[in-house]
Amino acid sequence: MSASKRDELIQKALNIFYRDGFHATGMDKIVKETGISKTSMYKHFRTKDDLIIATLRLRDELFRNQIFRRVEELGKTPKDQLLALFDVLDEWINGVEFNGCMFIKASGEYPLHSSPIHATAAEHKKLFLGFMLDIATQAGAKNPNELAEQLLLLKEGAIVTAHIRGPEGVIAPARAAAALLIDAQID
Amino acid sequence: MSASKRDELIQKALNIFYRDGFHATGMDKIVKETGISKTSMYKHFRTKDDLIIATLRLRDELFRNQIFRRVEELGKTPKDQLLALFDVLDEWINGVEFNGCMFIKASGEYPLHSSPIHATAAEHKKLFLGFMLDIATQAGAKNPNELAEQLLLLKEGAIVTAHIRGPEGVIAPARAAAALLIDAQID
DNA sequence: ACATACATGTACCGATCAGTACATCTTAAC
DNA sequence: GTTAAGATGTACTGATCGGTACATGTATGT
Repeated sequence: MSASKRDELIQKALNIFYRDGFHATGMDKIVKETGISKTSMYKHFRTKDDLIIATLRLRDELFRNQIFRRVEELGKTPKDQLLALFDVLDEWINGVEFNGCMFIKASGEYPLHSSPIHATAAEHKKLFLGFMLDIATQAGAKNPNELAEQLLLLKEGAIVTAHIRGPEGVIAPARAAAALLIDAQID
Repeated sequence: MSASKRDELIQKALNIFYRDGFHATGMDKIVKETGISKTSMYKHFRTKDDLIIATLRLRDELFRNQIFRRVEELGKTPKDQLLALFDVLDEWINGVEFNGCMFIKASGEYPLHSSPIHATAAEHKKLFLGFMLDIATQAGAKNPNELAEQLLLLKEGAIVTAHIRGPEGVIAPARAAAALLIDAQID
C-alpha cells in the first residue's frame, strides 16, 4: 500500500471514529465509507486497535499544530497566547464538526491504563501540557507548572461541557477564569 | 420482577457499564455478571438503551447525593463548601473504583444530542450546575452564575484529566484555581 | 394439590463483529 | 507480452450482538 493510500485511510478513519465512536464503528463501515478494501487495510494495520492508534496519533499532530498556529496568530505575546487558547477553543466548539475531544472519547471507551489506546490518549495530554508549560514559562509565570495545569483543566472542562450541553455559555466563564489565573501569575 | 430485583439489576449494570463502557458491554455479559436472567431484564427494560438510561439516572442520584452530603460535611459555610468540592473530588479520583465520569463516557459513546442517553447525561450536568449555583448564591458571590460555571469547568477538567493521566498532580492546581476564583467573587 | 406470580435457562433469530483467504483486477516497468 | 506491485471484492471463520420465544423451576397463597 502506498504511503498516500495509508494516509488517506487514516484520515478518513479518523473522521469516522471521531463522529461515531470506536466500538460503534466496525471495519465494514470503514470499508464502505473510505472506499478502501479490507485487504488493503490489513496490509498496513495488524488490528483495528492499531488503526485506532494511528488515527489518534494523526489527530494529536493535526490538533496541536492547529492550536499552536492559531494561538500564535491570535496572541502577540506569550501571555496573550495563553488567553488566546480560549478564543481558539471558542472557534472549535462552535464549528459544525465539533464532537468533543477524541482522546477523552478514546480513554472513555478504553478505560484501562494498560490499553495502548488509552496510553496514546494520555501521551497526547502530556504533550499538550508541555506545550502550555512552554508558553507559561516564556510568559514569565511565577509558577508555570501550576498555571499550565490550571489552564489545561479549564480547557478540558470547557471541551467536555460544550460536547455534553452544547457550546453556549461555556467559553466566556472559562476565558474569564483563565484571565484571572493568568493575571495572578504574570505581570 | 419485583422492585428490589429491578434495583439490583440497575445497580449491578451500572457498575459494569462504568467499568467497561457501554458498547463494549453486551447483554450476555450483564446476565453473566449479575446473575439475573435475560428474560427478567427484558421484563423491565424494553431495550438495552433503556437500561443504560436507568443506570445513568441512578448514578446521577447517587452521585449528587454523595457529593452534596460530603461537601456539607467538609464545609461549614457555603463559601467553604465551594472549595470543599475539590477535596471531595480528591477522595473520589484517588479511590480504587474511580473510572472517570460516567456521563462524559456516555455522551462520548452516544455523541448525538438527539440521543436519549446523551440527553440524560446533559440533564445530569444541568442539575449539577444548579447545585453549584445554589451554593454560590448562598455564599454571596457577585456573579454566582459565572462562578458556578467556572467551578464546574474545573471539576470536569479535573475528572477527565485524572481519568486519562492518573490522579497525581490534578486536584492541587484545580483547588488553587478554585480558591482564586472564589476569593475574587466572595469576601 | 393446585393456581398464580415471579423467575431462570437457553436455544434461536437475523445481524454484525474482527480478521483471514484467495481469486481477480489494475497499473507500471521492462 | 511478461512480471511485479498494489489494490479490490467478497466469501468465509468463529464469535458476539440485541432481542424473542418458550420450556421449566421456585415460592407463595388458598
